Amino acid sequence: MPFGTKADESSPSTPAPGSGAGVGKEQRVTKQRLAISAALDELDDFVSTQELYRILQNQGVSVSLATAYRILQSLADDGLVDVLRNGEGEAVYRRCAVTGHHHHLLCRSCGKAVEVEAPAVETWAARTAKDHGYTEVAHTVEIFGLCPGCTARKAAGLL
Amino acid sequence: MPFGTKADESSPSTPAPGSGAGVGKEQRVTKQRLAISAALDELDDFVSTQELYRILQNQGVSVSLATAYRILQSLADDGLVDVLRNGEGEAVYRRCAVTGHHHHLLCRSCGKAVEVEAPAVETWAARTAKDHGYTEVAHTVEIFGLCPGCTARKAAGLL
DNA sequence: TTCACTGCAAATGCTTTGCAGCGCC
DNA sequence: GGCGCTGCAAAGCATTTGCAGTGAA
Repeated sequence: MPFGTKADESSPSTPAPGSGAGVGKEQRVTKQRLAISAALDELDDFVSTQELYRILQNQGVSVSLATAYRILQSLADDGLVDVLRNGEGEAVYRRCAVTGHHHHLLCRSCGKAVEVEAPAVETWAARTAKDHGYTEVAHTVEIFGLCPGCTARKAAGLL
Repeated sequence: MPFGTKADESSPSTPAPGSGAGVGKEQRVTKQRLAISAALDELDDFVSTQELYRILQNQGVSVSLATAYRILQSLADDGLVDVLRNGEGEAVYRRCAVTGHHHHLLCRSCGKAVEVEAPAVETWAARTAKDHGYTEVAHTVEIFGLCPGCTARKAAGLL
């Protein structure tokens, strides 16, 4: 099974926390989980697990690296944060303001991200897949570039 | 170049053997390089370095894993093969029939790939980036799904 | 009290690199 | 014959996992 296994980004059914009617996997509210969640709230950009770990350390919050991996993965599984792979294949996380299906415009220099919607792309993807007989389609669309700030910085020779 | 170039700060300290003028990096035609190139020619789908390494071994071709990594990277740098990251963040390679900029439609079950062009997406990406003041834009667009064959197989309960 | 969560450290698995010998030009 | 290319093995890294102690419910 080559790839794509979890290339899907659709998460139509939120586990509905609270009323443990379904899955039943309850999460305990711990200091570490809150710390990571809070850190993500303050961050506007995507961060890798390693980066988040360092950030927490600088804040004086003590969280084990392994735990950071576990919590981030857990949050991602629950759809509480967005995950995507940067150019190096590292998993990066971010709490997104926009809910539902959307894509990103990332600065390759500073990591700044902007959420964008792409209705035209959605239809194109669906149509293309259909034309080729593909079903159960999912897709990834990410745009990389230099944000206004970094563009200016580069023009000024500071980059 | 389908991907966001090298997002990292490259390696400015490259010793640049010889004169820094022009490309200068000549490639020697070796048995291993030919073997890998040939293997890629026969493959219709994306393969990771590890997979290609195993394929070569099964064919009785002896190529070191480290060499496979080096050659694949070299081919990718020269634009002779396409590189992209699968859902797991692994780098996967493929010799593409279509030259120039294009995207892929991949089967998440068997790995079968189809090249597709997306003029509408190109313009959308360029326009979106411009609207947000981003420059030097690159983008990734990949579609994952079940190819006709796998769809049928699944419908027949064989998957 | 109970059991999920943590931390620590060892383990994994992919990828890169140092170095000496080999083979293409 | 020179120098890039290979192979081998060790090194490097990010990420995962086993296990026992800790703390939330």
